[in-house]
Amino acid sequence: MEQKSSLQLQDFLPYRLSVLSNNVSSLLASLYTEKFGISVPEWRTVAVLGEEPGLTSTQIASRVAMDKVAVTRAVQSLIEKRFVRRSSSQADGRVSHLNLTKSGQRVYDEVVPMALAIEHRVWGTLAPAEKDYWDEMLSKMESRVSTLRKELLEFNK
Amino acid sequence: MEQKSSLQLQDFLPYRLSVLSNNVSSLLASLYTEKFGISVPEWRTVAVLGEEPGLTSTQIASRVAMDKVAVTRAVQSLIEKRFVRRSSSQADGRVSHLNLTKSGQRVYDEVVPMALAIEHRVWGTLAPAEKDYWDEMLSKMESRVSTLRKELLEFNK
DNA sequence: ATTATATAGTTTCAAATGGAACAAAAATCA
DNA sequence: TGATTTTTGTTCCATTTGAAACTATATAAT
Repeated sequence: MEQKSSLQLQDFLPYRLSVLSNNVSSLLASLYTEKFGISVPEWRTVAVLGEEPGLTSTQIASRVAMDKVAVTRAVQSLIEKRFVRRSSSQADGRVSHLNLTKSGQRVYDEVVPMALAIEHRVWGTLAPAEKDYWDEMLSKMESRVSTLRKELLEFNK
Repeated sequence: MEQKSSLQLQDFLPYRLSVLSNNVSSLLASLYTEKFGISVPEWRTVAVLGEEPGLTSTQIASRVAMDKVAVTRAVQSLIEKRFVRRSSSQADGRVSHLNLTKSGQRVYDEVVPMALAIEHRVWGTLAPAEKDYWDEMLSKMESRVSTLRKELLEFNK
C-alpha cells in the first residue's frame, strides 16, 4: 500500500472535489440568482419546501445541512421576497410552519427542471450501472468521512 | 431516457457533492487550523509553495483556484505569521517571489502526511480499479462542467 | 406549583469574502 | 520617445458568514 509523500494539489482528491463542487454549485446558482435573485441557501430552502411543505426552520436545517442561523436568514429573505409564507403553530408557540407562496412555487417549478437538466448533462453520460456504482461510492465516502469526523472529535476531547 | 420531475435534495448529485466536499474540507481544515492557526486559503498557499517554491501571487492564484484578492490576503497573513517570505523580483518590479520560511516548511512537512492519510482513509477503501474509475469519472465531470459553464457564458452574452 | 433544563428561533458582533476601483510597473504601439 | 493598454498586486467598501448570547416557549424534575 504505497503512500505518496508529496502533495500535488491538482491530484489531491479533496481539492479536486472542492473545485468540482464549487463549479457545479456556481453553475446551478447562475440559474436561479439571475432569474429570481435568490442565494444558494435560499434556493435550498425553496427546494425542500417544494418537496415537503409546512416544515419548520429546524426541520429545514436538518434536511439541508445548513445551520439554524442560515435558515433564519434564508427564510427571512424569502418572506420579504414573497416566496415563502410563515404560519405559527398553535400546537407549539416557538415554532412556525413554512410554505411556498404561489410565486415561490413558481420558482420551484421553473428551477427544478433546469437543475435536473444540469445534473443530467454532467452525470447523464454515465450508463445506469455506472450511475449506481457512482452512487454507491459516494455513499461509501460520505460514511467514511462522517466516521472520521467522529473519530477526530472523540480523539480531541 | 427518463427524467425525474421532482427534486429530492438528498439524491441530487450536486447537493451530495457539495455536502461531501464541505465535510472533507472541514475535516482537513481541523488538522491545520488547530495546530498552526491557518485558514483554508492559507493552507492552500503553503501547499503550492511547498511543491513549487518561488511562485508569484498570480501563479499561486492560477494553480489553486483562488482569486488574486484571496491570495493577497493569504500571503499577507502568512508573512505576518512568519510562514512565508517575500523577495521582490529585480526582473519585474510589480512582482515578488514567495517562499516558505523554515517554520512554513515545517507546517508543510507536518500537514502533508496527515492530509494524505485522510485522503487515504476516505478513498483508500476503493480497490485500485475502482480508484481509477473514480478518477476517470471525476475528470469527465470536471470537463463537462467546464464545457457547460462556457456554453452558459456564451449564451448569456 | 416552582424551579431547572432543553429546544426553537433571532439578534448581535466580529471575521471572512467578493467585487470594483486603484496605483505602480511593464508591454505595446504610433 | 511619448501615449495607451495590460498586468500585477493592493485597498476599500459592501455583503455574507459564523459563533455566541439572548428571548421565548416547552418539557422535566422535585
